[in-house]
Amino acid sequence: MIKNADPIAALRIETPPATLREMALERMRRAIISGVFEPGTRLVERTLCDQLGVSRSVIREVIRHLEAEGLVEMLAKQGPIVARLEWDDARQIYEIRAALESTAVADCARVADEKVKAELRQSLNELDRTSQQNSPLGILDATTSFYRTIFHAGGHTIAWDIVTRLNSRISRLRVMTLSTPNRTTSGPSQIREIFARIEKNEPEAAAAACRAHVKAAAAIAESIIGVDVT
Amino acid sequence: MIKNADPIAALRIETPPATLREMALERMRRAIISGVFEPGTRLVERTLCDQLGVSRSVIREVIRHLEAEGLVEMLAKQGPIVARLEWDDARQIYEIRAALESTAVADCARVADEKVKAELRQSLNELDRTSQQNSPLGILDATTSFYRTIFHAGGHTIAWDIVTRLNSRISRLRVMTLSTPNRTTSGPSQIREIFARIEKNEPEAAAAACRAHVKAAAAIAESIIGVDVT
DNA sequence: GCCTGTATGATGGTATACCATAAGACCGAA
DNA sequence: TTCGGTCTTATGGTATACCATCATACAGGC
Repeated sequence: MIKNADPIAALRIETPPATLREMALERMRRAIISGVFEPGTRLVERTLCDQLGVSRSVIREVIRHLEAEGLVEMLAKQGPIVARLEWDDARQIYEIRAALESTAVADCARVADEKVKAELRQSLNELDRTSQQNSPLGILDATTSFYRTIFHAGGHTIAWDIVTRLNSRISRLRVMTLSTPNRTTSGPSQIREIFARIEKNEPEAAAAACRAHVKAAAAIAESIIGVDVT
Repeated sequence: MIKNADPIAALRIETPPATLREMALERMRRAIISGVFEPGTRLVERTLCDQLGVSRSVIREVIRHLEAEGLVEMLAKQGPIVARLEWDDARQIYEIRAALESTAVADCARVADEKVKAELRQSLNELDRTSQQNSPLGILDATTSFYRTIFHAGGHTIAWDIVTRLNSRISRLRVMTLSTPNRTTSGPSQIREIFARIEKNEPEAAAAACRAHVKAAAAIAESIIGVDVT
C-alpha cells in the first residue's frame, strides 16, 4: 500500500456522515430491502416520523431519494408505497446484470493480479462458510463482496453502483432464490468457476461463466415467482 | 390498434402531473443538462427558491432526487453542487452504454417488425434534417428517439432508464462531441449502419455496429476533454 | 334496502420559522 | 505587514404549521 505516502491527508478529520437524513435513508433502505416493509405497503409519512423519530422534512427527502433509486413508487394523490416488482422488470434486471457483470468479470480477468485474486479467494471462503450454514443473508454478503472486488479491480465503479441499485430492487427475490435447496450448492460452484477463470486470466471464459451464473439465478427466480410477485 | 376496445378506460381523467416538485425537478434537470448551471456550481437553496419561485421544501426534495440521479453532489457542510464529471467516469459511462445499447440493438434486430422499422426510419430522417442544419440539440433529440424506439421494441425499459440517466450525466460532453465537425457526418452514417443491420434483422452485425458507434463517440469525447473536465 | 349527498378525518403538498455552524470580513496588536 | 481573534452573515439541517384533497363513514331520501 502506498497509503502513507501522503501522511498529511491522513490528518484530515473525518466528518461524521451523521446527518439525520443519511441515517434515516440507510434505515429505510435496509428496511425495504430486508422486507420489513412489504412491496405495496403504503409509506405514510407521519407514521414514519414516529417510527424513526424524525420530522417529516427528513422523511420526505429520504423518500425522494428512494424514489429515484426505484425502491419507492409514488401513487398520484395517494403518496409513496414500496415499489412492487413485476417479473418482467426482474427479468430485465437479470439481463442487465448479465451484461454488466460479465463485462466486469472479463476486465477483471484481464488485469487481476495476486492481490485481487487473494481478495476473491477470501470472499469465496466466506461464501463456503455461509452456504454450509445455509445462511441466505450471509451468502448474499459474500457474493456481494466477491463482485465488488471484481468490479473495482476492473475500474467499473459506476457499473457497480448500477448493479448495487438493481440488486436492491430484486433483493427479496434474491433471498428467495438463495433459499432454494439446489441453489445452495449450485450457486457457489458457479461462482467458483468464475473465479477459476479469473485466476487463469481467461477473460472470455470468465465472462461466459458469469453469464451462465446470472442466467441460472434468473431461471430459478422465474421458477419461484413465475408470472409475478406483488 | 385495439385501443377503443375499452372505451371506458378512455374516460379516465388524466391527473395533471403538476405538482410543484415535479415541475421544479424537470426544470432543474434541464437546467443542469443544458449547462445553465455549470459543473461545480453551488446550488444555494434559498437562491433557487427565488429563481424558481417555490419554497425550500420543494427545492430540497428536488435536490435529493437529482442527487440520487448523480446530477448533483453533496459536499459535506457546504451543500449541493452540480456534479463534476471526471473523464474516468465518462469513460465508464460510455462502456456501459456500449454494453446496454448493443444488447438492446441486437434484441431489437431480432424482433423488429415493419412498424418498428418505420419508426426508426422516421428518427433517421429527423437526424438527417437536424444534422444538415448543424443543430447539436436537434441531433441529440433525434438520436435519443432512435434509441428509445430500439430499447422499447426489445422490451428493455429498465435499461433505457439507466441509459437515459447516464446520458444526462454526460450531456455536456455529448453536445461538445456532436459539435465536432467530422462527428456531424460520421455520426449519422454510423447510426444508419445500425439501422441497416436492424432492417435486415441481423442481431450480431447490428450490435457490432452499435458498439463501434459508441466507441467512436467515446474516442471523440476523450480527444476533446482529454484528461478531465471540471 | 340501495343509492346519493355530506361531513369528517387522514394524508400529502407547500411554506415558513428556528437553529447550529462554517466561511469570510474586519480589526487590532506585535 | 502579518498573524490571530472576533463578529457577522450566509447556509444547510430540522421541525412545524397550514391547506387542499381524497377516502371513508354516516345519514337521509327514494
